[in-house]
Amino acid sequence: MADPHTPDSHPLLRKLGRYARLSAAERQAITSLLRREAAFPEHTDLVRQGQMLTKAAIIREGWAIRYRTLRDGRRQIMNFLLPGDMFDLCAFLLTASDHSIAALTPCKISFVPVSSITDLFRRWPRVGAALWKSALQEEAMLRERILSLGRRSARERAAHLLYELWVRLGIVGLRNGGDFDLPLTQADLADALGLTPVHVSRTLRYLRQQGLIGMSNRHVTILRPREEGQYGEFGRDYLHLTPIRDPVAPPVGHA
Amino acid sequence: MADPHTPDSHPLLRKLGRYARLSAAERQAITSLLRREAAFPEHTDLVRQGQMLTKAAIIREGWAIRYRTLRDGRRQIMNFLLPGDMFDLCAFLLTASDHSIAALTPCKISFVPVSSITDLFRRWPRVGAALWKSALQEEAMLRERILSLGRRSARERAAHLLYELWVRLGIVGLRNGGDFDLPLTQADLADALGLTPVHVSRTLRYLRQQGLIGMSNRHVTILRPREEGQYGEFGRDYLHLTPIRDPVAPPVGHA
DNA sequence: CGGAAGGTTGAGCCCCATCAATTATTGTGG
DNA sequence: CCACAATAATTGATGGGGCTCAACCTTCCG
Repeated sequence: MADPHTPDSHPLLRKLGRYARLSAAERQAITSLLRREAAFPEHTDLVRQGQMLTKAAIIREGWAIRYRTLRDGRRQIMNFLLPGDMFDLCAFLLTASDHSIAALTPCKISFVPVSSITDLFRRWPRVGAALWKSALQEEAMLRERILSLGRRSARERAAHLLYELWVRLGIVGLRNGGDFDLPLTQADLADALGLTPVHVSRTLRYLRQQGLIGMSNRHVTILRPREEGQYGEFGRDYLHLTPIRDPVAPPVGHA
Repeated sequence: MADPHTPDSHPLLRKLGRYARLSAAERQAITSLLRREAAFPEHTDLVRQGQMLTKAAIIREGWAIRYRTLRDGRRQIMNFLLPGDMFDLCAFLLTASDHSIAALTPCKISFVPVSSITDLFRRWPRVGAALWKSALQEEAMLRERILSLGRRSARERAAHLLYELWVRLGIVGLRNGGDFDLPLTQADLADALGLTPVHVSRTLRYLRQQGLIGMSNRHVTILRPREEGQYGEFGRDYLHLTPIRDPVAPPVGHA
């Protein structure tokens, strides 16, 4: 279980702290969302396409994916969900999910009733702004993936994705210099990159030979962290890592 | 200029009307956003990547695109913006745009200051919910495009896109039975589908030969509108066309 | 009517898919 | 700790979907 009394223990606090310097009260408000935590084994479906959404969720530990499949089994991973990421934030609209979410590794996840979210937005507008900013970031990541799949080569795509994961893991303190753990099979990577597992293997070999990455045993090293551009023209703008500039607050309503 | 006094004249009203039966007062509140309208010639950049966002925008007439380019000129269109669509709704976060927006055809667009948006959310929560739902829809369209680019063949992708545009145009009353106008060159389509213009030509020929679409002179006919699945396994769930179920309202805050 | 832009068609090639076999790696029970 | 099976990763050979280059045709518009 999470320990909500240890400040900064939760990756969500790290992430939101990047967007706004949070007061103790604001941090406490966020922490109060993190009470009910549940553990899921790997390869569990957390949300199925078509299911009605009733709660938002926050990941403390483990990797999950958003994905969709076609009838013949082709699968596409839209996004990786890392510790500190939320999903189903828009459960307040009472819609059905248009995609599925699955735990790739064992996960620890807090579920938050919709009312707690809307309360948070109303009472803590600066926190709300930070949450909207992270939603904005996620949408931008979807657009970046569209650019990758449509216009980048397999090698560019792979390099770009690994670099992006390295940056995102850094935000929540889950990397070590250029190194991070990547708990994915090459089949998973293939489904994210729009490739076959065989070609992923060859592509990673190429990146290793180029001296861009080191990779073995589900452990990755970004060998030239200063040379963003070498990784498929990576540019970090789309991750929106800069602080919120202003006391303007975001939309949160209630019934 | 728009005539804000003619109810239902604006495609935004049609679109939001699908999500919630709007009262006269609510319709009036929406209409009040539509005052300041400007016209732009085709191929105008409306927003450039990196630019600070200061206003939200609503399209009444014309087609626009969200796109990004790589340094060597490769371009990817992330999304088409049709009459009734909004963009830069999250200008309230005072962020820089991570992509560009351009008018493909001559466009008529209303610009809305951030404060009007946050006011609207506070005073008209049902309208706010409808706006969030349409934002949700746009995010779902991005995910669907990721699935297309990653896992659908060129033929499936093209069929799926044309069918999607047909559905979306229907929502705002811009189609006529199975027919609609498509003011795009095949180079534009190529940049949306992640293909080359040459291959788009061949792909469309194939779809014509299969009897799925008719196409000439920038005019498209969906020949088997009842057979959604034939169009790249199109499934309309992701467009979230169902009404909002509940008086629960969405997030909108203010300073 | 002439030029420009867009669309079509053909030939050849390349990136990535497919199929298949081999080699790690991981996990499990004796 | 080893034997063994299952899963994952790698490599090779071959094929195909989509790209490239180039020519030709069609449409549009001044």
